Amino acid sequence: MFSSSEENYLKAIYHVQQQSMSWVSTNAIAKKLDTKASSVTDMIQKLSDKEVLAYQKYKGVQLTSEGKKTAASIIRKHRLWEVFLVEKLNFSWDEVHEVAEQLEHIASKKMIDELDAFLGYPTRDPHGDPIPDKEGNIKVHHRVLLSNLEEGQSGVCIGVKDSSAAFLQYLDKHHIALGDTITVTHKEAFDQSMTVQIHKKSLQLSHKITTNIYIENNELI
Amino acid sequence: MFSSSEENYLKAIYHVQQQSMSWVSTNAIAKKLDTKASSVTDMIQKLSDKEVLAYQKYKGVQLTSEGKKTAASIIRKHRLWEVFLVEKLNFSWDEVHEVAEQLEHIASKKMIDELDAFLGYPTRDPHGDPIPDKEGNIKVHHRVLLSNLEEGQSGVCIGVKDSSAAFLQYLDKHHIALGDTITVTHKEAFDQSMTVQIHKKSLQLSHKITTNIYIENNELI
DNA sequence: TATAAAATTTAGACAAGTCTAAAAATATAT
DNA sequence: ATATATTTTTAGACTTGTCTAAATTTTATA
Repeated sequence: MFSSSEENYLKAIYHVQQQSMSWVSTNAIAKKLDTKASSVTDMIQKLSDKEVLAYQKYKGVQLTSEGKKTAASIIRKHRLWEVFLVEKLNFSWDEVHEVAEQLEHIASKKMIDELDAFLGYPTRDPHGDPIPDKEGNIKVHHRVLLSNLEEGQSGVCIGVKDSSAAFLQYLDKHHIALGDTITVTHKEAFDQSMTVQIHKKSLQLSHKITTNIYIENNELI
Repeated sequence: MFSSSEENYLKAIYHVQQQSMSWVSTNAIAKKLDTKASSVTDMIQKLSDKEVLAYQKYKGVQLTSEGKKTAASIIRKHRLWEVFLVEKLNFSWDEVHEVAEQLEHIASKKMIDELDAFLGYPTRDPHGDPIPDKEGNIKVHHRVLLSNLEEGQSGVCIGVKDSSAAFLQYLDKHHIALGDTITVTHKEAFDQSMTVQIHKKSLQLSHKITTNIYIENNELI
């Protein structure tokens, strides 16, 4: 149906489109995929012929609903494999990406549906990102940055904004994991650092850290 | 290291070499991979440059020890994934091949070693074929065709020669599975059909069937 | 608004892997 | 042993996906 290359383009365009919500430029895609603009032009013309995206010369592209569905199914596969690697094969969350990049291109509907069931129909990957369902729908969860919580408020850690290995390792070292409940006990106005309660222990977090942790806080809806 | 295409050639050559035990011809490889002889020539010249096989014009090829090791590692991956699909994702043994062909090319040493552990270090795939170890060694099991057993002899069903979907479905229908103990109660000299005891039930098997089932019979060593 | 800068597209090239058709080498048969 | 058949290799072409360099369009600036 689609080559690995085509799938990577669709995925990249999907991610860029999430943020901008309008036309995606050739350069933005080139940057995301670390490739040349001319290569991008070639590929988007091909994908336009296949009707997974709308292309206007010099303006950019937009995924069609068919394109969005395809991209979501690739992201679904990527994130389900990440869960598998972490939960069953003892990978840490900073090791999974590279392998999941390969696994996401394996074509077998049965395998993915069975994998989904085998993992207990997870809704988030190890970084806290939501896993699209079979139809490509992503359940949008209400999430805020930890830095936005006020003193006394609490919530569950559901994801990270910066998923670099360095940051993930920082979290591991301080025993902060997805699913943990965090309560803000003090907010320092001067440097915006926070004192939080986690696992019944008190912890000091800088502003740099608290702006990289997503919290699901239903009280804030 | 190696492209998917190169890996497929190495695997095919490995399998052909098993049977002939000498030089593998261009045509034999082309047949195995369902490709043209000219394509094979191109590829084996490339693989010869990479020193995974020895090539003599118009004579054929032989894997070097490096080539054998690489081929064994691909086969190891293929068979471990087959076990995973059958044991964890509810695939039947006639459905696994196509997907395993894709999965075998995923590159991650850690993933394969962890998968091996996760599956409990299996020694055979769902078709009964042995799984090479990390170093590429295959434990050679003593096996004979069911048709070679004499009246009164028995053994454990460990594999099949013809692993076509049709044959595997035949076995399923008659509740013959790997690991089952089979005892020969009668051998008909005229058509070489057999009466066998399996699961305490008697079954009539044609010569065509009994020449496709491998038996591990330690008494025959 | 004319011009410079930036973004985008086109044109042409290249590598990997495959194919067809023709040439060369080897094997077989009379 | 010589002609024929088969196998293998070579030569040239094609596809996919990439690139560089040049041309074109759009955007920003003075």
